[in-house]
This record gives sequence, C-alpha cells and structure tokens, in this order.
Amino acid sequence: MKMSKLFVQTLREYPNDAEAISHKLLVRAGFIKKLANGIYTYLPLAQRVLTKISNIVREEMDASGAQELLMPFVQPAEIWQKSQRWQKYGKELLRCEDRHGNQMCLAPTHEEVITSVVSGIATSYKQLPLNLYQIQTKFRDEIRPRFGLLRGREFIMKDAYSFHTSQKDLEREYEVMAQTYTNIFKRCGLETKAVQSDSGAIGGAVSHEYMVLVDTSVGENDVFYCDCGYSANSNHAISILNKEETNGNFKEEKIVDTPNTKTIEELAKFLNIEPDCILKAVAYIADSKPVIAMIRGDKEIEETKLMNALNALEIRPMENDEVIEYLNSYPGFISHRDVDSSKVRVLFDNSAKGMKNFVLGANIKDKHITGANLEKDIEFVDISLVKEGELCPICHKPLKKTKGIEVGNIFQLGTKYSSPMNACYTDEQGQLKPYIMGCYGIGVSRTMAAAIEKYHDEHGIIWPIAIAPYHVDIVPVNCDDEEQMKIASDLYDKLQKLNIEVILDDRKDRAGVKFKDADLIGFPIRITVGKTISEGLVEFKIRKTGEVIKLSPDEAIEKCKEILLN
RNA sequence: CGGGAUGUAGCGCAGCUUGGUAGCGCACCUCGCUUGGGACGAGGGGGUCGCAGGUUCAAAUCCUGUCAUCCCGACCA
Repeated sequence: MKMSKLFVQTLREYPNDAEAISHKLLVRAGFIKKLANGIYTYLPLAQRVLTKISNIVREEMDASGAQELLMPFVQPAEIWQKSQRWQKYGKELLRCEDRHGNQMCLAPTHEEVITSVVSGIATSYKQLPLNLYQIQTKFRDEIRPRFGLLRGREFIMKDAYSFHTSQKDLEREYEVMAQTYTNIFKRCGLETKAVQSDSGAIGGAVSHEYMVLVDTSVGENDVFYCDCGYSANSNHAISILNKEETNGNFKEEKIVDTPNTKTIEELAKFLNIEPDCILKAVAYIADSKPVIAMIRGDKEIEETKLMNALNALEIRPMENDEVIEYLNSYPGFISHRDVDSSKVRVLFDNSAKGMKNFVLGANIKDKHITGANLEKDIEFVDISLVKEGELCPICHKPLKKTKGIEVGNIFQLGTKYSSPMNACYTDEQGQLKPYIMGCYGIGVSRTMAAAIEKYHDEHGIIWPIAIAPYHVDIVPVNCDDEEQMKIASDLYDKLQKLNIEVILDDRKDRAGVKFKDADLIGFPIRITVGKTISEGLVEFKIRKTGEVIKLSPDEAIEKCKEILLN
C-alpha cells in the first residue's frame, strides 16, 4: 500500500475527549473515528488489526474442533422471553419495534439464538458434543461507555457455545477452551491471567476471565492473585482475614451517646477505638426487599458477592428515608437487633465471627451500644471485598492486588438456558435431556485496545508483529530523489512478493513527518532510504527497541524475512 | 440515574466578564521554495458559534429550557 493512497489522517494532537491512552492513540493515529457515544468506525488500519486478531481466533478455535457460524444481530423478543432474560437483562438490552409492532432487540450476546438453533438440529446424543462460534458485532447499551474501544456500546466479539451430554464432558471442553484462549492471546502478543470470576447475568456456576494485567485505571477489574496460582476477580475472591479476632474491650453492654457519628471513621475517632471493633450494618434493597448486611467496620461489602448470597437479581443501597420506614432505625445507627426478621433479611459476613465486646448501632439516633456480643447460632457468609494483605484461600500467604482488562471469559452454563427454553436431545435410552452448555467470549475490538494499553511509548503505538496493520514501512527521505525512489520501490516490490505487508511512504512531505507518523501508527519495522544510499545502504529500524542497523537492500529483505516469517 | 466539567471549521483552542463585521494554530487546496524527526513564504476554501425559545435596534456573548460529550460512583467482551 502506498501511504499517499491509504485512507488515514493522523492528528498532531491528542483528541480532547479521550482519557485512556489506547483511545487517544487510536484516534490520533487514524485507526478509529467516533460516530456516537461508544460507537466507532474502524478505519482501514484498525480493520486490518481486527482481521488479524479474528484470524488468530479462527485458527485456534478451528484447531480446537469448534465450527464457525454467523447468527442474526437483530432478534425477536420471543426467544428472550423464553429464557426469561427479556425482563432480567435490563436497559443494556437495546429494544425496538419492527413495522408490525413486534418487539425486537439488538443482540448483546447469543445464548438464546444458539440454543434455539442447536435444538432443532442436534436432536440426538450422537451429534454431541458441539462447539459453535461466531465473530460478530454486539450491542450493549452500557451505562457508561468509556475508554474508547475498551468499553464501547457496539463492539466486536467472538462468542462460542458448546453443547454436551454430561457435566464431565463440559468440563473437558472447558479445559480445551482455557488452553485455546491462552494460545490465542499469546499469539496476539498478550500475556493474560485466567482469574476466577463471578458469572453475572450470563449465568452458570464456574467461570474464568482472561485479564491483561495493567497498572492504570483503564483496568476496570481488581484482581487478587497469589504465587501459588490462585487468582480471582475482586467480585469473586474469597476473603480470608489476616486478623480474625478483634476485641473492643468494653466490660459490659450499654447504650452510649455518639452524636454525629454517621461514618465508621467518625465513630471510631469519637470512641477512640479501631474500626475493626465496630460491627457495621449496611442496608440494601434487594429485588425490592430490605436487607441488612452486617460486617466488621474495617471491611467493605462486595455487592456482587452479596447479591449471590441473596440469590438476588438487583440490589441497591437503601435510601435514608427507607431506613426509617423499613428498619425503624436511623442511617448510621442501624443494628440487626430488633428488626422484624419476617420482613428484613439479615446476613452476617465472616468478618463478624471473631468480634468481641464490640460497638453496634442502637437503632436510635446518635446512640450506639458498646460491649455488644453476637447472639448464638448465627450463620456467617462471605460477602466482603478482599482487602490487600488478606490471605490466599489456597496457601494462606498474603494476596497481591493488581488491575486487569478483561479480554475474554469462559463459563460453564449447565442447563441455565436449555432448561427454560426446553432445548433437548434424545439420549441413548430414548429420554429427552436438556443440553449441558458452556460459553466462551473474546472481546476482539477490546483486545486491540488492550494491546495498545500494553504496548506504546511517548511516540505512539508499538504493535506486536502478529497483529500489526502492516509489517514494514519504507520511507524514502526525499521522493524527488530518483535513486532513493528507485531503491525504495524495488524494496517495496520485493517485500510484497514475499507476502510481507508493506507501506511505501511516497508522500512529498519532509522526512520528519513520515518518521513521526511511522512511530505513531506503530509499524514494527521501518526502512529508511536516504543519505546512506551513497554507501549502498538503507537503515533498518525496529520500532520496539529503537535499534537501527545499516544494511544493504538485500540484507534488509533478509532481515525482514528473519523477523517476520518465523 | 446521582456528583463535576465542557459544547465556536476535520482536530486543538481564543473570543463571552463589559452584546456591535467570527478569529488563531494544525489539517486541507494552489504556487514557489525546501527535503534525515511534525520547514518556510504567498494566496485560498471551509463554521446556521450544540439545539430551541426569550431579552435587545443588535446575541457566540445575557436569561430560560433542552440535547450531546467527557470525568468520578452501580455493569461487562
């Protein structure tokens, strides 16, 4: 491709509305253009990268035995009603009507469709197991799209669905997919960590997320991990306290005045005690019903874990007036005592177990109880957010914390979709059985952005070779110089014949412009044809290391082959 | 949906306080000159100042409403 013909316009400055470096660079280097919030055009450079990632995904998926298909992007409400997700999915599911007034939606995922597709075709156990995948646009009307392609509303996803006759066979396929995913990301030049995670709205029991570990806020997930191999998303990490027992050392239980101590910090300061000697009550509305979660004062509720413990679909913190209405209590002074247990559900976090002679709300404004102790026969659950320094549930060493960008995930769904949708096969005994399913996603467009987050410098993007839009950028310093142009064109032709993807920067601009663009766009190799041709040499520069070697044109071709064709 | 900020040419911005011909840099077009890290000169094209009302002789500027975008908290590939 000649640079003068490439449909691209690089910018001198970063766009104002971008925060994440991948977003800034994708716009500035001319890879994407925003149409609306969270909705982008992939310009030719980006499309090439996406194609490369997609092809790697295809090769590895095909090698694993999966088959590619393509499902509809616009879907009727009916199948979503069948799986009961028409109600549950919420506003992320963008709904619309067709001309006949039928309710439709834009696909955020394809469990419903694939289930209905397979149930009409794979009617016998003999046709199982199956693993089907597609690479397609998805639409999720995100609450807050941000960071460019890292969280768009429209994005490209590879989604795969597997169908089995037993949990054991699902688990076998799950392992196959785990290995396939590791291979895919490795080939894309990305190291990933598979972490245990909550399975969320997609549902199911076991799931792992593939995280690219980063140290910036664009890593929207907190990941806890241990050298022993344990790793988990914070919404799923098991909390093992590094300090199990706390004692407030109050000799007897009594009610004390604690004016204006609505927060744990204020209360701890007022009573001159540690926060971990206070039993904190956090009130929620879960599926329209009031809930109090009791937790040690230095710990926080992890709402996903709480939601799972309650088996709830939706939770939100209780408003102040609801505290008064439902609990007959006051915000900041709530206690689990005296609540009507037929109306209000009370949960105790594990962290409350080792507390003695602690401080507790008195259900009276500006009053707490000191020297309280827990009643007998309380059940404890794990609903807290892990704190740094807490212990690994496997080996009990302190956990480490980092941030991650989720580029893929794998789920064991079981019969979550097949049962309600009545999607069955006939087994060896002639019995109808629901499929046991798994599903496996990769954010293709997000992977592109994650690669930039991981590989860039102050000059621009540094593409891993496997997903670079072009491999080599040939820069004749002066396009009016016939000898330079001849050597450059010759190199261009020869490299193209070797199926090396090459750009010839034939623009009339000065060299500096071309060098800046080469660095910004991030071609892995740049060959400069300039003053050194008097010695019969060109300059061979590697973007990643900045290393420059002077070589003859033929040697430069050999060097390209060595780097690119292995 | 709550809290904060911003909307003026493709991009980055000034002008608004104190109303009076819509500007600058980059990018784009033409000519010249230049050619090793975003040159220079001359000329040129492009904007209903987010949108809708209102105040006024007159609104980018003041008032009201509205929409959009971005950042911080509840989601997920």
